[in-house]
Amino acid sequence: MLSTVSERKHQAIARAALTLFASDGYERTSVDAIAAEAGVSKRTVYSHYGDKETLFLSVVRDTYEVMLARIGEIVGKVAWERDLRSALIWCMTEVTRSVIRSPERSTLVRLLMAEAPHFPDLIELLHARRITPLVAAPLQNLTAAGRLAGQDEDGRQAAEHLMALTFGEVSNRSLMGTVPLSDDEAAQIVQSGVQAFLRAYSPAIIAATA
Amino acid sequence: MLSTVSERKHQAIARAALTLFASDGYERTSVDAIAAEAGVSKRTVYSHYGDKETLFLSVVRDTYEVMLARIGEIVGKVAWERDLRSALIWCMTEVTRSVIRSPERSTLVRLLMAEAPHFPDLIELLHARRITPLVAAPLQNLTAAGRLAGQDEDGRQAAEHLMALTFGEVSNRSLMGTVPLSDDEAAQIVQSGVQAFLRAYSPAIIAATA
DNA sequence: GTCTATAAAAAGATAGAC
DNA sequence: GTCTATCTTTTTATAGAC
Repeated sequence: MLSTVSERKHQAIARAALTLFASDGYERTSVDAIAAEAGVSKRTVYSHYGDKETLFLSVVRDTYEVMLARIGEIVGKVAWERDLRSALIWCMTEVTRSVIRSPERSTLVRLLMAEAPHFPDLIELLHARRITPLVAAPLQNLTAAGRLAGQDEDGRQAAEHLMALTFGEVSNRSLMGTVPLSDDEAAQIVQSGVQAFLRAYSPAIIAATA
Repeated sequence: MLSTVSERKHQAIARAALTLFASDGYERTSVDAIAAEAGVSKRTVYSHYGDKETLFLSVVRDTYEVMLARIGEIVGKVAWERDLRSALIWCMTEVTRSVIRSPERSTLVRLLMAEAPHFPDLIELLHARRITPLVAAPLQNLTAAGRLAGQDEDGRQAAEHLMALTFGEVSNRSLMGTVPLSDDEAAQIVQSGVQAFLRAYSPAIIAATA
């Protein structure tokens, strides 16, 4: 893989760009700096990606796809048939950790929010809301099995609320990845979020309050 | 108020800066543009605020204070003694609307997140987390009165979860204010968020699951 | 305090040789 | 494809007159 020199440089530029965009933002990152970080000349950057904007969109899109794949992978590995609380805590802990642990993915979220207004393509990317369905699918199954009480058929709302109470809270507390958050703190937030989610979406409770 | 010419210009510069920073971000906004928008010369901008960074921090801080005051005002007006569900929905609807309706305040949230890594002062501002206590105070009273079942003494966690389920969800759906959200959509999100919150924090439910 | 004019630096993009 | 050198524009900040 990546046999030719050109392919290696293409990759090196992408990696350098992601690192710099993530830590400094779009405007503060110069193509000069990217070229230096990648160990190539500036002209080579332009040869490969045309212009700065195209390069930016390319690396952001790729990183986003990797993040989606990672979340899908995690959700697929959860032992849903076992204890529900443990399953949810494990799942959301892994999801938040996979984002927090990777500086690029962590700041990607912030970068997406920050630059979306200036890049229509990014708005589209986020507007698709492809994360929610990944979490909604297993919740829908749990609802069908009577182990959860979703308010809608596709489990979207339950997924949104679960994400808000866990991932959203972790994002808030770390200021979208700006302030480092220890694994313990993140775990504590996820745990209490799942606890609240289970109280809100337990079938027994829904029945009692109906 | 604002009698002297200098004071009016000072204010005009601040307003122009907020508008431009909010729509274009820090780096994309030039001092030239701010001066033009304010109807003064560039030199006047520097006379009043020293440099671009100081101007930026000044307007962000001021807007943040206004937002905090507005939220405090709303929370203070809620008729907590009446129906809890209606009170929470009214309160959170007003809070989210007061942010959504004002383009400056709406994008301020995004701007804070985007620029915080580059301005230590902003990290401090956000790290203080002064919004949560405003919401936590009445929730604490409700818990003391037995009408709500908070998990901690100061009502902080309940407040965080309530905010996550309402304000956080609205922010997500509008991509931090990037995509316009109708009042109806926002109202629907707040309503289902409050509903979930009440299921999670109802005293009867806590007792049943304890 | 306020203006016009300008300095000084940085950044995006390209020319042309190899 | 890749490099060095350069063009052009923009931006922050300041000098100096009034």
